[in-house]
Amino acid sequence: MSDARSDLVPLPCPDVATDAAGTRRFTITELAAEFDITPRAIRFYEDVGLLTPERSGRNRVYSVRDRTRLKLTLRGKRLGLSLQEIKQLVDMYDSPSDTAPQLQAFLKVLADHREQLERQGEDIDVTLVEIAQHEARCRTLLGAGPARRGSKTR
Amino acid sequence: MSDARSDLVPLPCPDVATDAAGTRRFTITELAAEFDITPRAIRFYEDVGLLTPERSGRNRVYSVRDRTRLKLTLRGKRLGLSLQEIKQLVDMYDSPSDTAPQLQAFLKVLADHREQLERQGEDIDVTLVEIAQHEARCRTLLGAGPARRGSKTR
DNA sequence: GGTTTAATTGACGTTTACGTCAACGTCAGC
DNA sequence: GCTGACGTTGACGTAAACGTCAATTAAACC
Repeated sequence: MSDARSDLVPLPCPDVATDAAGTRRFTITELAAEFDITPRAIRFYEDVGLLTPERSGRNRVYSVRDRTRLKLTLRGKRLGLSLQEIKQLVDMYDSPSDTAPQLQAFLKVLADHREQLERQGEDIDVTLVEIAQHEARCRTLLGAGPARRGSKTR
Repeated sequence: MSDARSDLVPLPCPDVATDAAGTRRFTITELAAEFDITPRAIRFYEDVGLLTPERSGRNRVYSVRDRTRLKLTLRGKRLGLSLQEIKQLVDMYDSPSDTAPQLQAFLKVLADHREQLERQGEDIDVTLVEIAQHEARCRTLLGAGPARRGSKTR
């Protein structure tokens, strides 16, 4: 598990999967291991329309684009979005709209999403403050508490 | 719907529900309206153990404490927590632990939670940057686009 | 005293996001 | 030629978080 925190596509070492043109490809278990999810989940994201891997015979072959969409999907999940919401966003992200109404609609979606994220940010800040308060209280109680063993006052 | 954004308990106007001692009480529909959720949801939170209203005969009567826990619950939901996670936190929040092991455990939970929130904050920041980029691109396209009507360049 | 109106308790249904088999294909290595 | 390891398609199961009835009850108004 490389933790998948970076944006870098794993470097093309000797025997790494690429297609004829040399573009990086991924198997389902590669992606599963990299992002610490199950192949089942990845196939499910395909059912939902979030991923559209090519096929090599029966087997799925994922491109860098698929990998990016998967990463966006997982980030969306961490933010509490539903897969449908994620799909709406991700689809707009990489299928460039061109007509004015399309662009207007996109802007609307982006604005809504931003508003939600900002509100969520506020929730986080408030909660972090509360947590800090609780932690301080705990430590006070522990300090004033019973015979403290090995207490490094620091 | 007062939107329930403030921490203030609605002021005790003439005919507002209080108990004998004058402490503020709420009905289920009051809370439902205030937080824009259904009574069904509120009862469900009770099933889960998040709320423990008193009873006036058959009817539920909610205290300020219940209202606070409900608000925390909804904030937790906005942050993508499960009701179980929320319960774990909220229970620790207002049932003061006293023994050292309890406090240690509490600190652990708080640390975990804080870590998650910080990571989530990072996700939000990254996403907000991306949204800003997409918005900029959209506006560029709209500006360079077709015969723009009533375009206030600003 | 009849009727809205708000609240209650079941009980079953629903959506989301997968988990968990089962049964089969397929290719590498021994 | 057989065995794993990895991959596939169904198909069914499940946990969470309510929604949606139905059947009562109880208080409140006229």
